[in-house]
Amino acid sequence: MFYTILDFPLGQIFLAKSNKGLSVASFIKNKRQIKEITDFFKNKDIPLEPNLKKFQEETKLFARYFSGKKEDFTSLHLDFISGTPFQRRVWLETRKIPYGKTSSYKSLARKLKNRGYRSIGQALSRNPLLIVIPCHRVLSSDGSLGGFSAGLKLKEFLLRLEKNQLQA
DNA sequence: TACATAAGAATAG
DNA sequence: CTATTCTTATGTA
Repeated sequence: MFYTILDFPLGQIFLAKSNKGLSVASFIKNKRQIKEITDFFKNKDIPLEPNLKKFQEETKLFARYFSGKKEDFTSLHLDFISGTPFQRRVWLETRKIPYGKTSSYKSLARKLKNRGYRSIGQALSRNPLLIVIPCHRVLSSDGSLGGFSAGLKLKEFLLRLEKNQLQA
Protein backbone atom coordinates (compact mmCIF):
# COMPACT_ATOMS: atom_id res chain seq x y z
CA MET A 1 0.00 0.00 0.00
CA PHE A 2 1.39 3.37 -1.02
CA TYR A 3 0.52 6.74 0.42
CA THR A 4 1.20 10.42 0.10
CA ILE A 5 -0.03 13.62 1.62
CA LEU A 6 -1.53 16.29 -0.54
CA ASP A 7 -1.93 19.97 0.25
CA PHE A 8 -5.18 21.69 -0.49
CA PRO A 9 -6.70 25.06 0.43
CA LEU A 10 -8.09 24.02 3.79
CA GLY A 11 -5.42 21.64 4.98
CA GLN A 12 -4.09 18.34 3.78
CA ILE A 13 -5.41 15.10 2.38
CA PHE A 14 -3.99 11.71 3.12
CA LEU A 15 -4.03 9.47 0.07
CA ALA A 16 -3.45 5.73 0.09
CA LYS A 17 -3.75 3.24 -2.70
CA SER A 18 -3.04 -0.37 -3.46
CA ASN A 19 -2.11 -1.71 -6.84
CA LYS A 20 -5.83 -2.13 -7.48
CA GLY A 21 -6.97 1.39 -6.82
CA LEU A 22 -7.41 4.27 -4.43
CA SER A 23 -8.31 3.24 -0.91
CA VAL A 24 -8.16 6.33 1.27
CA ALA A 25 -8.59 10.02 0.66
CA SER A 26 -9.00 11.46 4.10
CA PHE A 27 -9.02 15.02 5.34
CA ILE A 28 -6.46 15.69 8.04
CA LYS A 29 -6.38 18.77 10.22
CA ASN A 30 -3.56 17.82 12.55
CA LYS A 31 -0.75 15.34 13.09
CA ARG A 32 -2.87 13.17 15.30
CA GLN A 33 -5.08 12.22 12.38
CA ILE A 34 -2.11 11.02 10.40
CA LYS A 35 -1.24 8.71 13.23
CA GLU A 36 -4.81 7.45 13.41
CA ILE A 37 -4.72 6.51 9.78
CA THR A 38 -1.32 4.88 9.87
CA ASP A 39 -2.39 2.97 12.96
CA PHE A 40 -5.40 1.75 11.08
CA PHE A 41 -3.18 0.16 8.49
CA LYS A 42 -0.86 -1.18 11.13
CA ASN A 43 -3.76 -2.92 12.82
CA LYS A 44 -4.71 -4.50 9.55
CA ASP A 45 -1.14 -5.57 9.06
CA ILE A 46 -0.86 -3.65 5.83
CA PRO A 47 2.54 -2.11 5.17
CA LEU A 48 2.54 1.54 4.17
CA GLU A 49 5.11 3.03 1.91
CA PRO A 50 5.43 6.68 0.95
CA ASN A 51 5.52 7.09 -2.78
CA LEU A 52 4.51 10.31 -4.45
CA LYS A 53 5.08 9.01 -7.94
CA LYS A 54 2.26 6.52 -7.58
CA PHE A 55 -0.19 9.38 -7.27
CA GLN A 56 0.50 11.34 -10.42
CA GLU A 57 -3.01 10.81 -11.69
CA GLU A 58 -4.70 11.57 -8.38
CA THR A 59 -2.74 14.72 -7.62
CA LYS A 60 -3.53 15.97 -11.08
CA LEU A 61 -7.24 15.39 -10.61
CA PHE A 62 -7.29 16.99 -7.18
CA ALA A 63 -5.38 19.99 -8.40
CA ARG A 64 -7.87 20.42 -11.20
CA TYR A 65 -10.77 19.99 -8.84
CA PHE A 66 -9.49 22.57 -6.36
CA SER A 67 -8.77 25.04 -9.10
CA GLY A 68 -12.52 25.11 -9.66
CA LYS A 69 -12.73 22.89 -12.70
CA LYS A 70 -15.31 20.21 -13.10
CA GLU A 71 -13.83 16.94 -12.04
CA ASP A 72 -15.78 13.86 -11.10
CA PHE A 73 -12.98 11.42 -10.26
CA THR A 74 -15.02 8.82 -12.06
CA SER A 75 -11.96 7.68 -13.95
CA LEU A 76 -10.25 6.57 -10.75
CA HIS A 77 -10.43 2.96 -9.80
CA LEU A 78 -11.23 2.37 -6.17
CA ASP A 79 -10.15 -0.33 -3.79
CA PHE A 80 -12.23 -0.45 -0.64
CA ILE A 81 -10.25 -1.75 2.28
CA SER A 82 -12.98 -1.24 4.81
CA GLY A 83 -16.71 -1.08 4.83
CA THR A 84 -19.60 -3.45 4.98
CA PRO A 85 -21.57 -4.35 1.86
CA PHE A 86 -24.19 -1.87 2.88
CA GLN A 87 -21.69 0.94 3.23
CA ARG A 88 -20.25 0.21 -0.17
CA ARG A 89 -23.69 0.35 -1.71
CA VAL A 90 -24.20 3.75 -0.14
CA TRP A 91 -20.82 4.96 -1.35
CA LEU A 92 -21.36 3.76 -4.89
CA GLU A 93 -24.77 5.34 -4.97
CA THR A 94 -23.32 8.59 -3.66
CA ARG A 95 -20.67 8.53 -6.30
CA LYS A 96 -23.33 8.71 -8.99
CA ILE A 97 -24.38 12.17 -7.89
CA PRO A 98 -23.15 14.46 -10.65
CA TYR A 99 -20.89 17.45 -10.11
CA GLY A 100 -22.69 20.48 -8.81
CA LYS A 101 -25.83 18.55 -7.92
CA THR A 102 -26.99 17.60 -4.48
CA SER A 103 -29.02 14.77 -3.12
CA SER A 104 -30.52 13.96 0.24
CA TYR A 105 -30.20 11.16 2.72
CA LYS A 106 -33.85 10.48 2.16
CA SER A 107 -33.58 9.89 -1.56
CA LEU A 108 -30.59 7.65 -1.07
CA ALA A 109 -32.51 5.75 1.55
CA ARG A 110 -35.40 5.31 -0.84
CA LYS A 111 -33.11 3.56 -3.28
CA LEU A 112 -31.42 1.34 -0.73
CA LYS A 113 -33.51 0.86 2.37
CA ASN A 114 -36.71 2.75 2.72
CA ARG A 115 -36.35 4.22 6.19
CA GLY A 116 -32.68 3.86 6.80
CA TYR A 117 -31.97 7.54 6.63
CA ARG A 118 -29.71 7.48 9.62
CA SER A 119 -27.83 4.42 8.51
CA ILE A 120 -27.12 6.29 5.30
CA GLY A 121 -25.62 9.11 7.28
CA GLN A 122 -23.66 6.71 9.36
CA ALA A 123 -22.34 4.96 6.28
CA LEU A 124 -21.32 8.27 4.75
CA SER A 125 -19.61 9.31 7.95
CA ARG A 126 -17.37 6.31 7.44
CA ASN A 127 -16.59 7.34 3.91
CA PRO A 128 -12.86 6.68 3.42
CA LEU A 129 -12.70 8.56 0.11
CA LEU A 130 -13.46 12.18 0.77
CA ILE A 131 -14.25 14.17 -2.37
CA VAL A 132 -13.79 11.11 -4.58
CA ILE A 133 -17.02 9.91 -3.09
CA PRO A 134 -18.88 13.22 -2.97
CA CYS A 135 -20.52 12.85 0.40
CA HIS A 136 -20.61 16.62 0.60
CA ARG A 137 -23.29 16.61 -2.09
CA VAL A 138 -25.67 14.88 0.25
CA LEU A 139 -27.77 17.31 2.22
CA SER A 140 -30.72 17.10 4.53
CA SER A 141 -34.03 16.80 2.78
CA ASP A 142 -34.91 20.42 3.52
CA GLY A 143 -31.74 21.60 1.80
CA SER A 144 -29.74 22.41 4.91
CA LEU A 145 -26.23 21.10 5.16
CA GLY A 146 -26.81 18.50 7.83
CA GLY A 147 -23.72 17.22 9.51
CA PHE A 148 -20.24 16.46 8.37
CA SER A 149 -17.70 14.57 10.39
CA ALA A 150 -14.71 16.07 8.65
CA GLY A 151 -16.02 19.52 9.50
CA LEU A 152 -18.90 21.53 8.13
CA LYS A 153 -16.45 24.13 6.93
CA LEU A 154 -15.05 21.65 4.49
CA LYS A 155 -18.48 20.63 3.28
CA GLU A 156 -19.37 24.24 2.68
CA PHE A 157 -16.10 24.86 0.91
CA LEU A 158 -16.64 21.98 -1.49
CA LEU A 159 -20.21 22.93 -2.24
CA ARG A 160 -19.26 26.51 -2.93
CA LEU A 161 -16.48 25.35 -5.19
CA GLU A 162 -18.93 23.38 -7.29
CA LYS A 163 -21.55 26.08 -7.21
CA ASN A 164 -19.13 28.59 -8.66
CA GLN A 165 -18.46 26.14 -11.42
CA LEU A 166 -22.14 26.11 -12.35
CA GLN A 167 -22.28 29.86 -12.57
CA ALA A 168 -19.18 30.14 -14.68
C1' DT B 1 -41.99 28.55 12.62
C1' DA B 2 -39.45 26.47 16.30
C1' DC B 3 -38.28 23.03 19.37
C1' DA B 4 -38.54 18.43 21.71
C1' DT B 5 -39.17 13.55 20.87
C1' DA B 6 -39.86 9.19 18.64
C1' DA B 7 -38.79 6.09 14.94
C1' DG B 8 -35.73 3.44 12.25
C1' DA B 9 -31.36 0.95 9.89
C1' DA B 10 -26.82 -0.40 10.44
C1' DT B 11 -22.42 -0.59 12.97
C1' DA B 12 -18.91 -0.59 16.71
C1' DG B 13 -17.78 -1.95 21.23
C1' DC C 1 -27.24 -5.20 24.51
C1' DT C 2 -26.23 -0.14 24.28
C1' DA C 3 -24.53 3.95 22.24
C1' DT C 4 -23.75 6.38 18.11
C1' DT C 5 -24.59 8.36 13.50
C1' DC C 6 -23.39 13.52 7.77
C1' DT C 7 -31.88 11.95 9.38
C1' DT C 8 -36.84 12.36 9.02
C1' DA C 9 -41.57 12.63 10.71
C1' DT C 10 -44.69 13.99 14.15
C1' DG C 11 -46.63 16.49 17.97
C1' DT C 12 -47.23 20.81 20.47
C1' DA C 13 -47.35 25.58 21.18
